[in-house]
Amino acid sequence: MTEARTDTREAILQSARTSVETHGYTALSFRDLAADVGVKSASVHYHFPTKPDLAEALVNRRCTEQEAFFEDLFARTQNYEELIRGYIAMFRSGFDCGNRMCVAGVMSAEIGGLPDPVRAAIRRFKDVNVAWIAKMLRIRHPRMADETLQQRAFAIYASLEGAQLIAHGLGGDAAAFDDVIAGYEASGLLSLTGSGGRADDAGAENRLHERKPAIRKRAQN
Amino acid sequence: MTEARTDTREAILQSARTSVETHGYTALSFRDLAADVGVKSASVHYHFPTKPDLAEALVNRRCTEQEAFFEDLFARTQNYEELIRGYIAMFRSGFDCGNRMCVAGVMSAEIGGLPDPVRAAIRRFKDVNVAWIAKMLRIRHPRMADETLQQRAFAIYASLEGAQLIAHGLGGDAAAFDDVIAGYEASGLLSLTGSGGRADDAGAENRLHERKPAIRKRAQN
DNA sequence: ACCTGAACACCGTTCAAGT
DNA sequence: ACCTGAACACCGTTCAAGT
Repeated sequence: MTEARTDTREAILQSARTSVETHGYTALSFRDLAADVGVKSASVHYHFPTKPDLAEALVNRRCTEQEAFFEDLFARTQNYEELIRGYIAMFRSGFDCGNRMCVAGVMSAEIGGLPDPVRAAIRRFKDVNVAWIAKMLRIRHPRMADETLQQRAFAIYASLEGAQLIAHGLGGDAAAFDDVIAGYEASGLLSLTGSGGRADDAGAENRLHERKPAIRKRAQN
Repeated sequence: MTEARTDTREAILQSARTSVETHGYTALSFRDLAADVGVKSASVHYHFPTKPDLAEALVNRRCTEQEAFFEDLFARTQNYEELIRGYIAMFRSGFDCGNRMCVAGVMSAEIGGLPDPVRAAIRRFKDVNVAWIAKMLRIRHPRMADETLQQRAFAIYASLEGAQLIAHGLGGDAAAFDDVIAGYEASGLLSLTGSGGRADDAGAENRLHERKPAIRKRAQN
């Protein structure tokens, strides 16, 4: 398909993504980016006229990837616990490769310096995630009111971004992330224990098909 | 007490705080900061030799303020619901004055470019918050195991930072923040509904002393 | 003790010029 | 279509010099 012609553009996007996930958007340098890709900084401006243009492309690309991730996940299983654990694992994966964070999360913190198109992309990323979380939750709560389900999905999205943000700020502390997730699970937020607060479902499928190993605790000291 | 002599240093800290809360740490400019305060940028370096030194001072000052906030809050009431709602209101308050965000949250996202002293300050801010949330939770759950209580407190802290981050990224969408909080509450995460998951307390004080008005819903469209 | 101007190597951005 | 060197006004930082 679209293979060779946009080599440089592709390399820029990949290098920029890693950099933003690791050091943030504002800290990203067009000159360093260009050096990493093997061109001059003016060439980066050829592909992305301004820095916000690059930011927008990064978030929009993440939206597409995220859709694909969800489709793959749902193709593998329709078991709620497996779905939600797979989703959580994606938020955790950045800690295994250099303490990276979701680009939409990073840019949310730096939103003050970003123009409308980037804000729209961040909103779209949120919408994509909430819609698919709701799709998961529907499996667990077949009769829950749609408004309640959407609200719960939004809450789960925000809580996972928060767990990632805090663990990222603690230097990529995956054990802290796991600890927060365990707290969410125990409270019922993730609808994993069958004790999910006001959830007005039938409570018919509280037994889990299989149990994953317990979430790892903090390193003993 | 310490009044007049450190005027400039005080003004720098205040201006920097607003700027970081609004635009992020990396976007903060020593020259703009100096202009706002009425000195030259070299003078800012006299008070804070490097930018990370300023960042560290900002977070450490927030820790002190946060301690004072909690002490005031506990001095006003020992009612759990009032305490937790007062705490949540603090996370929400930034949306009423220019979409500001917690400095520790902002810098968590930008942690990749920050040295150890700042990381330590961010960790301290987390510790302060979790300790005081645990103190609140102890009122609601008198017999909960301490480890479980700490985990729940950590989860609440991360979830509130997440709610703030996402609403910040949506352009200071206070209604979105309220929506997420309502989702947390309904799930039991905030221990406000008496249906808090595996919480192994006696369930003796589930009745609330008073009910606050319902959390506002999203603007109708 | 506190501030400053000038210099340094950086930054995003622009543009005329190359192939 | 894609890249470049040079220039512009910025940036954090340093330092000798002022009061």
